[in-house]
This record gives sequence, structure tokens and C-alpha cells, in this order.
Amino acid sequence: MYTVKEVAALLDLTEHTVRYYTDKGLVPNLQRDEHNNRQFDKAAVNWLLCVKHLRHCGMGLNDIKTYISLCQEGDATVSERYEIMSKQQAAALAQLEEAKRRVAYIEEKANRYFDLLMKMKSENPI
Amino acid sequence: MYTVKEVAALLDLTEHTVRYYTDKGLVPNLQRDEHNNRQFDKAAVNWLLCVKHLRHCGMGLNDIKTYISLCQEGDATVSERYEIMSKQQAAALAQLEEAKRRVAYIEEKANRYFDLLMKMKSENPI
DNA sequence: TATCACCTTCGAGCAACTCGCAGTCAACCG
DNA sequence: CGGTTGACTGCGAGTTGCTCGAAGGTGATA
Repeated sequence: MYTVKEVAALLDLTEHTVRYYTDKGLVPNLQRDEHNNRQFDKAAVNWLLCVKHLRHCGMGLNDIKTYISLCQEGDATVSERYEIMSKQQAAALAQLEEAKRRVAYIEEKANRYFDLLMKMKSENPI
Repeated sequence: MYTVKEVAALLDLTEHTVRYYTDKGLVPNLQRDEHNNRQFDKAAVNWLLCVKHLRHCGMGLNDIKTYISLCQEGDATVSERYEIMSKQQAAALAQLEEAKRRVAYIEEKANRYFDLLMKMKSENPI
């Protein structure tokens, strides 16, 4: 069982975001303790992780909510869920490629600045 | 020389976003033609590309603007720019790792749905 | 001449946070 | 026993970064 603070640290989200997601109903069957504090069990943490990953694929919170509802409905929705996941898989792969290009671009810039800095230092030593 | 539409297609941004960035001053020395239409030369496209990459690293538009201003100021700001790029390089690398984890997570889900679907089909053929 | 296919500005709207306040509760400390 | 600390609560307002659409200008084509 985790508190908001713990689960936020665990999943690298802010506490605000965790509350925001739970308030939006993105974590089914979230328990509360006797003081009304949110209690995250394994399942709740997994739902949050799922939200996080889908969110980072570019999926909107409403669509994520729809997907989570489908998950609650049992085997009848498996093919629909498969369609959704396939789309997000494509999105995730495209993003991975883009992330690689980004790293290459920025690495090159950083290296050029570094070389320039070295050159400037050697031309004008202290 | 590119129009808004062309540069948007080239960099995979919306036309709205391209105009938004230029209006925010994120593309130095952007030229206009005799009808006041934005004209993107090689340099302008490169600035936009730079904005796009930094943006996707999680950098805010204000910070990007600051960086671009530093670029305009010449060699005196090289070390400052190097610091910025190093930070963004770290961010980009962290993101790449996260993107890999995301792909793995979603791939696994999609595969499980696929297997489940196959199993359901074989148990209940048409 | 009119209908396109572009472009322009501008202001409103929206998603997803993000922040901070006021208040509750439990635990510890002098 | 009072006070402080710290983590939680809800809630409403603010921010960022788009996103959309209206209203209008220009030039080429039918």
C-alpha cells in the first residue's frame, strides 16, 4: 500500500498529477483509508503506470479513460482494446525514432559547443 | 524559400504551431514577402527545427527563447549555451530510455491481447 | 467574374497540468 | 497539554502550449 507521495516518487509523477488522475477516475477501485487518504495497492499502481505510458504516447486523458472502462468490461472488449494498443504501439515506435533523432541533434550541438569552448580556451589561455 | 504550409509539412508541425512559434519570436530574422507572408529560408527552417527538438526535450518556450537570444549574441555566450545543451542532452537521453520502456510496455500489452484474441478464436470458431 | 487555394491577424477555447490556500489529522517534543 | 511538523484533503484559480475558427486579403485559374 502506497500513499500519494510514495506512488508519485515511484512513478516519477507529481503528487498533484497523481491526485488529478485519480480524481478523473483513471484509477478504478481506488481505496481510501479511514482518514479519506488515497491508498494505492499493486493494481492501482499498475493502472497509474498504464495511464502514464499511454499519456506519453500522446493519448488524451479522455481516450485513456475510455480504454480503462473497456478493460473493466471483460473479454467482450478484447479486440477493441487490441486495436487501441496497436495504434499506441505504432505511436510509441514513431516516438522512439524521433527521440533518437533528437538525441543525435542535441548531442551534435553540445559537442560543437564543447569543441568551440576548447578552441577558445587554447587560443586565449588564462 | 518555404511557405508556412511547406515548412509545417517538412518539420511535421501544424501551420498554427509554426505561426505561433514565429509570433513568439522563436525564429530570428524571419523574412516576409511583399504580401506580408512568412518566408522561411534555410536558417529559419533550422531555427524551427531547433525549437522543435528542444521543445520535445521538455524545455519551455520561454527558455528556448532565452537560448535563441544567447545564440544571437556571439561567442561570449558559448559556455552558457554549452551548459544549456548539456542539460538538454541529459533530458533527451533520459527520454530515450523512457521511450524504450514505453515501447516494451505497450508491445507486451498488444501481444497479450493478440494471443488472447487467437485463443478466443480457436475456442469459439465461426 | 467567381471560385479556389493560399496566406494574414486575432481572439477565444481547450487540455493537462500546476500552484497554493485553507483545513484536517497523527505524531512527536518541551 | 500546547505547539509544531508534515502529510494528507478538496478546491479554485492560473499557466502553458497549443488549437480552432472567423474575417479578410491576394493571386491564379475556369
